[in-house]
Amino acid sequence: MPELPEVETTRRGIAPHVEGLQVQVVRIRHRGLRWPIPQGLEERVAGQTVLSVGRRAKYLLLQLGSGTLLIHLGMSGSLRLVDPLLPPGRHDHVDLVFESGVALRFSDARRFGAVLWIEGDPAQHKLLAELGPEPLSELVSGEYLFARSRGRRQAVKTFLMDNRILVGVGNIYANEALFDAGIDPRRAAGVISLVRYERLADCVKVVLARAIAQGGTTLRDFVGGDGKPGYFQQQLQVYGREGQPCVRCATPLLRVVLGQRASVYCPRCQR
DNA sequence: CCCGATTCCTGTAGGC
DNA sequence: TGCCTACAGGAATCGG
Repeated sequence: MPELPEVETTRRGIAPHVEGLQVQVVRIRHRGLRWPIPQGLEERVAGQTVLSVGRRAKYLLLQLGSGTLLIHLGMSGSLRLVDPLLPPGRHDHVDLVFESGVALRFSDARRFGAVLWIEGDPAQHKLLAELGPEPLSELVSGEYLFARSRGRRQAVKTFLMDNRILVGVGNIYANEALFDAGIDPRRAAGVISLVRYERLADCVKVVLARAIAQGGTTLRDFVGGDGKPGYFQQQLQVYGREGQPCVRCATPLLRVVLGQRASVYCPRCQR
């Protein structure tokens, strides 16, 4: 599923092919995503030039002349460059057809994604206004996480996945970063020391940067289409490995549910 | 304010 | 082989 590295990989993949180009036609075949695609979006977008392709958290932001097209890939979404004549599949909900004769095609089987039109400053939009800092920015540090976690009794893993604290850490990378940092995902966020948060902040950055460098966990499917883990999967140390031996000490990995999410950890290495 | 539970959807994996 | 069910998961929103 697309996490931040996959979204960033998508951004880098499409930007050179659409920036500076005019959208000729917008074709919408299914408006029922997480929120309905707004009526009239076709008319607002057609004829405009893509000034830039940006990203905030897991949201892609196509900056156009008079507004911003916000795209979220949800869990099963993808954006691919295709020949507009290629017959759309069942889950190919939106095409942006460019003057260059290429189409940007949005597909999303589970329809947890979103395509919205924003006028004015996107940072003020309801979906973006309350978001915490980007994980790879210097704003996210051990000191920051330590300060924000004081007084909180929730598990450190759910704290780490809270978009108001920091963005871009989904379930896969939360599990991996906590393993790398040697922290038990069930521990109360508010009682973890500054030193351990320094380590955790480092591990979050390293694991995300590595995944981005490798084109995300789902690179293969970013091109091919469906959302199974790709290259980075071979390097996952705990995610999806319940019952298998810890790569460090061979103790069988345990699974617990935190915040309705599967959490896998090593009971010996993570305290 | 804090935090866990619920909800959307459908492809896939596992059980029989 | 094929049917059936449980599960996965981002994040807004609800409920306590």
